[in-house]
Amino acid sequence: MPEIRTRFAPSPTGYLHIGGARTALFNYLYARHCGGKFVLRIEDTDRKRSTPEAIDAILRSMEWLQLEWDEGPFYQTERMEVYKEQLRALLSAGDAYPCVCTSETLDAKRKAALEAKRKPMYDGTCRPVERATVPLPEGVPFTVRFRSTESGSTVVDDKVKGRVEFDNTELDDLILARSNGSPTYNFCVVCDDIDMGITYIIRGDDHLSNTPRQMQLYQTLGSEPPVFAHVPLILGTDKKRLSKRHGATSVMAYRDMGYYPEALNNYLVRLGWSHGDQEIFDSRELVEKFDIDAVGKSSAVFNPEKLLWLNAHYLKDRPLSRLAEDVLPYLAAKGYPTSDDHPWLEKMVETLRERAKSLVELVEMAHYFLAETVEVDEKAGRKHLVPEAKNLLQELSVRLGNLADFNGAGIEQVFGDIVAERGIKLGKVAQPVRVALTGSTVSPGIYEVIDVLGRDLTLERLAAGVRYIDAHLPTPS
RNA sequence: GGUCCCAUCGUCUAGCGGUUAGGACGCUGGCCUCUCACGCCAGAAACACGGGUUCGAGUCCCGUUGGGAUCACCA
Repeated sequence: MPEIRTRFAPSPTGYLHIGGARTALFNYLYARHCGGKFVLRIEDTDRKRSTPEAIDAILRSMEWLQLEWDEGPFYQTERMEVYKEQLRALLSAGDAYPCVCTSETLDAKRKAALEAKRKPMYDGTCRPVERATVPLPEGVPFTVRFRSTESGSTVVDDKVKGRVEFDNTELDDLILARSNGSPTYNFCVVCDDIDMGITYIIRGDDHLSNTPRQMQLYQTLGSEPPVFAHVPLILGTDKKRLSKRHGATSVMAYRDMGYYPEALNNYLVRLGWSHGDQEIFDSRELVEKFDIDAVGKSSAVFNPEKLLWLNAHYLKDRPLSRLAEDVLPYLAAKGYPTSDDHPWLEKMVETLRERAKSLVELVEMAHYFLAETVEVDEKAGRKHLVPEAKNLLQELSVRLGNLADFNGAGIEQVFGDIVAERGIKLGKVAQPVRVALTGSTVSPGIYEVIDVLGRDLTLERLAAGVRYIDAHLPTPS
């Protein structure tokens, strides 16, 4: 059994999007699963649309997702000689021929065909009747076309779609080289996949219709075609192919929104693939369990909610010290001074992790731990920072001030005493304190909040709470 | 329009001729509780339609409908 070699071959015309990431993931996982190799190739033959920024973004996205490639990145623009060489061979064998039709006349014909509700196809104007070597035209621009088989059919034995048969009359003569001499996609991929020994091509099913032509190219280039696996596209809620108007689609955007690569991978792999009822897969398990056989045939709608849920799972699962590290860049992005008090950071992050579904959300929640002062939410203040609470806050302030060991247990003890002495419910004191300390009625457990805040800040904010009460006395009616 | 692909809860899916059609996200209710969240329990929610084949069809075949992809000197 020959080694399995897969590849991911994006064209650098933009950032790496969710769909591309899943294709890359599948290729990566399948190669690893089989103990094979995963190669990365950048398809940059379209110089007008390819940018170095896009290449950089794609590479960084792949790294962030931990989709490690074994070979490459190879750049098609650096392999022009290879294509030229093959092209010459094809031309001299009569398997390709020059075409002097201009893009204007081609466009016109295509438009006319579409209007007449016919399938637009190249009409073979320049195609020699017999397979023969044609001298290259001089003084006029020309493209080079592949002389495809005109009869019979081409069968794609697809690993996910099954047997798909194409009538060869449906296939027109595709352009291998543009009039400026540069080779086109369908030609380059085949040359490259042959050269790089790719045995297994996993790609979006929008490529399925290209496949028969590519198979013919393999044949005339004297190579055995690889195995094809065309995976269904990812759709937006409107069942249309996922695009920017459906929201964030770039991998980097998810990183910036505070998602974990593990979460994104886990989500993406389950879009079209399943392993019984299992939802959560760590990276080792993915390699072990992923298989093309279990990839479904129908397209899947992208569901951000489920991705968020997975992210929350990985957030909760993260070792605390790692989580504290993870949060640092997001803290910086928010403009908070990056504290080097790691134990404190861990403590803070621990109180928030169960409540946040992303790192960004966590950092947003942390505002009352990080900001100098706290702004009391009006509604919360009106409800809880009332005259009856004033004495409670003051009493608590005194006792916390006198507390010998300022820690969770000690704090809890103080609250317990007050509640017992006054015969009131914990909520009666916890809520006003919560509002005074965080500005809102929603926060982690009040003992934890106090512990994280520390004695000084706590007392300061309790005093501010008292002032708030004084300043907002109900107007006597 | 031609060609090709697809069709189980709103969404992701399990199912591979005999199941009370299972799980997950989301949603609803409850429990827990200092608020929120987590967690736990419960609930509503699906085989697109019509023909066959078969003792028996979500599962196999055909058709209809609906969705999608593709038909570039883009990849």
